[in-house]
Amino acid sequence: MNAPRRGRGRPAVLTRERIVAAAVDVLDAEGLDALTMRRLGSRLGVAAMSLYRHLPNREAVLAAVVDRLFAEAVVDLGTGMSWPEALTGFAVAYRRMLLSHPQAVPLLATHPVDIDRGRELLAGLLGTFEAAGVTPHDAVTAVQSVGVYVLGHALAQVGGNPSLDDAALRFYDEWFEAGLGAMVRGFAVNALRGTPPPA
Amino acid sequence: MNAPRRGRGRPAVLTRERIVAAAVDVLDAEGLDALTMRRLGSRLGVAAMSLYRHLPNREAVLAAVVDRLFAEAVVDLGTGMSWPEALTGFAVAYRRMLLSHPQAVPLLATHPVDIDRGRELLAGLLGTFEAAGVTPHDAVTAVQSVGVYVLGHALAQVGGNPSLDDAALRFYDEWFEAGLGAMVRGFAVNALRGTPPPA
DNA sequence: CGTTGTAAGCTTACGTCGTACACAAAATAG
DNA sequence: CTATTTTGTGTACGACGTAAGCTTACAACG
Repeated sequence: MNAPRRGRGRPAVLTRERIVAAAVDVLDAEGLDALTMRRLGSRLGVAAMSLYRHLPNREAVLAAVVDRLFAEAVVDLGTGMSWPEALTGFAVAYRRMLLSHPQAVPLLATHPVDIDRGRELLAGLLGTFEAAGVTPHDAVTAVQSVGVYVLGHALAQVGGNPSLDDAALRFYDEWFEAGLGAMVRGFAVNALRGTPPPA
Repeated sequence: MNAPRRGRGRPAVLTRERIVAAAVDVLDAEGLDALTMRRLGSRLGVAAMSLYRHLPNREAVLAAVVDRLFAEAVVDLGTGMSWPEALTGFAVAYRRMLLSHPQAVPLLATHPVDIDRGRELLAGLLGTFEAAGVTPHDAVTAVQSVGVYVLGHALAQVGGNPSLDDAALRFYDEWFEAGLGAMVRGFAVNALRGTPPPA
């Protein structure tokens, strides 16, 4: 399963995977500002400069973290559902990931997932629309709109106070479902109408 | 109109207002990373440390910029409209501000507007809902949902490529209106139904 | 006028950041 | 054993935010 042994040189103690995993740990535990090259190195028992053998710079570390977290969000989205169900399921799974990595939310907001990678990860969801006869263009519009809503909502929830009491949590959950429901309903209405181009 | 002369000491060349205005200029021209205390000072013909006489730290500068930009977005929202019209108008005005300060979008995303200040600036819009018999709770839900969608959408548009061709701009505009329309329509459906609590 | 008090701006300095560059260490191939 | 190759390290530089103390430029008072 692991094969970092490629032949000649000094054996690698670091791997891209190990670095990214450690980066997620540091991010969750200490926040985005604490995710420095030195801190990440020390977490791995290694000097900061060693990381540059595996990733070109800090931006690349952040991009890799974004990719890993988004992939974590969209595994097992389930199949055999109508597109409104699948779309809602995606929103819920995405939100669950964001709330379980609250310190990552500002990062996800500022470093969008690579667009092709995003389409790849969401192929199943988009297929649900296609099976229902929705055009790819409209499907992408709906999925992106919902994604953008979920991220924006998590930003608002997490950006304010880091920790919230139960009442506040209920409030945000209610609000989330209200906005999500409104949007999905709105798209469904449009689809039933035969999707006239937006005026 | 201006009264920086308060009596005793050395006359002030700096004002909080002047600093914030310069900060917006630097942000628009060179981006968030370039908005450093030294750069801001040099823009004003002043040493970096001089800024600390007027604002406690860099975070306060950023917060002041956020406040100023959001206030810029919501002046003149118009009156005498139904709440769906007013809500759509708010979304359009907010989006216009974001797209005319693209470098500020990540800042707005990470530094939410102060909640009380936000309610104050949006009092007129919320009144439109009240006049139509919508509960304050539902009004806040709808306004925040739309705000979150607009910001998230601008993040997606601006975060990808900094400059876009006409086709891409049309694509984003279409997408924006589709998602916004869906959401407003969804809330309207709910309101007509008498606003049952979200399941 | 000179002196004094006070607010505003300046200089210097410290610790931290990302990272360029040259080097040391640890393995395999011959 | 030696040469080769890959990985990790040490040092150093410039830029950042900002703490502390100093200087400057005014108004008020004598």
